[in-house]
Amino acid sequence: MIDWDDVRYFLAVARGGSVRAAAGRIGVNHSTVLRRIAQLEERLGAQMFEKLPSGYRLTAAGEEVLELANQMEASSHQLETRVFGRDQSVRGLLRVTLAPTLTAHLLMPDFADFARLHPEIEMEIVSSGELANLTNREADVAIRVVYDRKTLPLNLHALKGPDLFGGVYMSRDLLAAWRAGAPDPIRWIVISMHGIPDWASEGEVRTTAVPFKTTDGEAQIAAVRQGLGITTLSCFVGDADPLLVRVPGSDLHMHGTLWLLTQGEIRTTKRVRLFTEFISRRLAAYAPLLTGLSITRD
Amino acid sequence: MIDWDDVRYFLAVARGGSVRAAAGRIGVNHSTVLRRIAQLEERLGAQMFEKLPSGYRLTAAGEEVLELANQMEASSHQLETRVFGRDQSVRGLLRVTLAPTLTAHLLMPDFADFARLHPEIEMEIVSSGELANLTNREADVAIRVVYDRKTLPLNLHALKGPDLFGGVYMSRDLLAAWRAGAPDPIRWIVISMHGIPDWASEGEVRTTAVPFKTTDGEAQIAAVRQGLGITTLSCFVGDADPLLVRVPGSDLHMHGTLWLLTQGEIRTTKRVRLFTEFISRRLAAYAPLLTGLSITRD
DNA sequence: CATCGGTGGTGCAAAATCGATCCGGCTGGC
DNA sequence: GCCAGCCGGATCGATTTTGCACCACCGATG
Repeated sequence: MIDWDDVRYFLAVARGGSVRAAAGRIGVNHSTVLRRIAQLEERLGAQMFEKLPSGYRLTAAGEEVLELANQMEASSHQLETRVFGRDQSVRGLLRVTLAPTLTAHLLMPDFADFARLHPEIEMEIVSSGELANLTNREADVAIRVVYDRKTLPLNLHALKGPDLFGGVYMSRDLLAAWRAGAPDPIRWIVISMHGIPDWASEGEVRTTAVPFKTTDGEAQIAAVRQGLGITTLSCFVGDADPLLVRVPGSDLHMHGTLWLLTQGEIRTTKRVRLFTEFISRRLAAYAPLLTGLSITRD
Repeated sequence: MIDWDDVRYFLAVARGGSVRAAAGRIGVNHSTVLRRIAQLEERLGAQMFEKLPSGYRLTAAGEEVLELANQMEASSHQLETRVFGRDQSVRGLLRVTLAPTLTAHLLMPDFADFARLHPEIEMEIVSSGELANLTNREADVAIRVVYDRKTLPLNLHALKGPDLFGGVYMSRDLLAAWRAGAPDPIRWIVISMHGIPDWASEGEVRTTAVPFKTTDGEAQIAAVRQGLGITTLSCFVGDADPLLVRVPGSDLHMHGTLWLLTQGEIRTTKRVRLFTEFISRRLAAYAPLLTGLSITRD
């Protein structure tokens, strides 16, 4: 009889492409993965991978096994989801995933309020760059900005929130200096992988052709606060920052709509219901800030 | 993350009804099962079993989990089946399941011939009382006696063999003694759990009302050879035994039809094809013996 | 009422597994 | 052309898991 847990290692290697990558995902030493794969292949009596110097690649047999291994994983996830969905106690873990910017510049105070309100709920904010997969139980609730509602995952329950607008911002000091006849050039501050959005205009100010690139949203904000130039920001970031003002003559642009996503069986959990009700009220209160109506255009 | 192999232990306990029964099935110490179930419950954060003095019984949560655990098992079995089905080498394991009587009194010489013909095939004859489940990969080939072809499992591939007839037998010596005016009473020899089949008649001989019961087919044959009385036997047993004769005036009765069963993906294996072709030829040659036509009625 | 076969549970020693580390080989970028 | 960063593989000591023996308990049975 094969060890079912070995199939989990098999999946990790098949996806990671190498033993070491798989070990990183699972969180074990790579030699463990090596041994478990060898054990699985021995018990099945067939090679699942070609052992190349560049990594492990699936053989034809491995490709066929992959399909069933995915089925096992799906059943395992459903199993966990079903057990978790029965959990009606208030104490326990609640994992929320959302974009880092939303966490840092808008919702962290609300998360703190919620945590104070329910001290027995253990909270985990999964706020990395990638989208966490609710079906895989990487998180219980997701707060997402969705541009086209047709792109919402069909298997998830979605609760609509306010629309999200963005604008073009610069530092208050830089605007004053520019009005006084700026000595320094004004540059576009962009995130490398994104570039300048097509909707953004410079408004009344003039920028040099030489952009200033950052890899990270926080670095971008820090740069614009330093008066390096102008950049596009969500209104809830730019309008809430006393050091920043909208670039005169620039327009707002709708980024998308906020959605609260939960998964079927997990949604029935008391913790999840408490959180979604709490945070959707807070989001509704933030609607003017999010849509850019909190301040009057100057 | 849960250990997927723990789900296998969960299934064994759910089916066995107790930790010790599950340990017996899996082939480990019962304390191991105890610890793995405790680990699973801890990681899931829910009780799967009520710990009664009489054993482990599923909780409501456990019932819900059982369904998904079965799915995982089904995927695991399909996975093994698919890998095994790719195996086109002649060397390796071949497991055959069939009724003990068929093994001992008819086919063992043929199995021996096959093993001599293919010395690199490791053979295993699974000839316990219960039907082995091909879908669970407990065996690769099954030889079954089927009374109604509608009862054949639909998911298996079935190859029809000869019909199987039975009759009423007694020892040659007893018949002679009875014809000479028997001093001893002639008894019905029956297997306890079966009783006297409704189709069987005593023929010309007279039996006492007191039956002789055995638990086991081999004991039944030994008893009739000892001249204890008359009994129903398959023709291939009774006709092939020089010590036995059919009871004068008794009739034959069709027991059913022999079928060679294999499972879809496993059927494509070279070993399985070699075996089914070999054994179906032998079965065809045995047709007169199996249908009771090998000897003329006296 | 004692016994016997079944249950779950618990220390402790042995065995199997795992993690850290080192090694050789490959590859791509400077 | 060299070096850094991957890769798989092997080794060895530490850690975890397992098996074994035992216990208490419960129910049926003689």
